[in-house]
Amino acid sequence: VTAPASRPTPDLAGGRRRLQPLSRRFFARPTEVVAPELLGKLLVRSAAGVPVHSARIVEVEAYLGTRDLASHARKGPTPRAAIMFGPPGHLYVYLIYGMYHCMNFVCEPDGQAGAVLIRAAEPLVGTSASDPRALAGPGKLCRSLGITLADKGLDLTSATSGLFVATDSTPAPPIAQSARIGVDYAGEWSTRPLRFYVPGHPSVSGPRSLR
DNA sequence: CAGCGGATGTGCT
DNA sequence: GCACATCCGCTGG
Repeated sequence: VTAPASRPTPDLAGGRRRLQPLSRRFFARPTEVVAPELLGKLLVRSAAGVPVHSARIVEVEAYLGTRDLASHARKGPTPRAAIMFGPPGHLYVYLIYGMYHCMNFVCEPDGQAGAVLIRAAEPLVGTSASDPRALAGPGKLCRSLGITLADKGLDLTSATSGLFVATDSTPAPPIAQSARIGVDYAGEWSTRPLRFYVPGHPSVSGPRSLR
């Protein structure tokens, strides 16, 4: 529940190095390339400049832009989705079913739409770090980390803007693919293998058959 | 375990 | 009106 304060300058991975955010260039690439590379990365949530949660990403989905019938960008830069058309490395948040939030990392060069939905993470430090299922699902993830529409647009490449992504020394995890979850309405786009996850990991969401 | 239905607000047709 | 990149609690095997 509370962050450890026993060591002078602990990072949230349990190591000694200070975590550094991924660069904007990392996000400025094709969304389907960025998505699988996010698996195993650390998600660091801070409030008032102080890190309070960290988690390891174990499940993501790529949403490719205007041609992708499952993407919010398919209607063009509407007020809701305009962020997806802007510079990479920012956070796209939307409200789903009136009560949950989902968070995405904007990818592709400025002017081109694309984003990666973060679906699940393994809790490391912070609230509910003892429950491996606490962050298993995009709505639960945002609820546990306190991500809301107020965080829409924040800069993921800044260590002080509330949320960032970092690499640690953990080896790259195995990767599996499947169709994206909950996009049956999207025609042939509903079957494209744009969901990436760490197979067998206890924090992955969805039905058993897709873990 | 699977399969439903309710909660609840925004963005479209 | 209705669909929606969801979750939880309830039901029945």
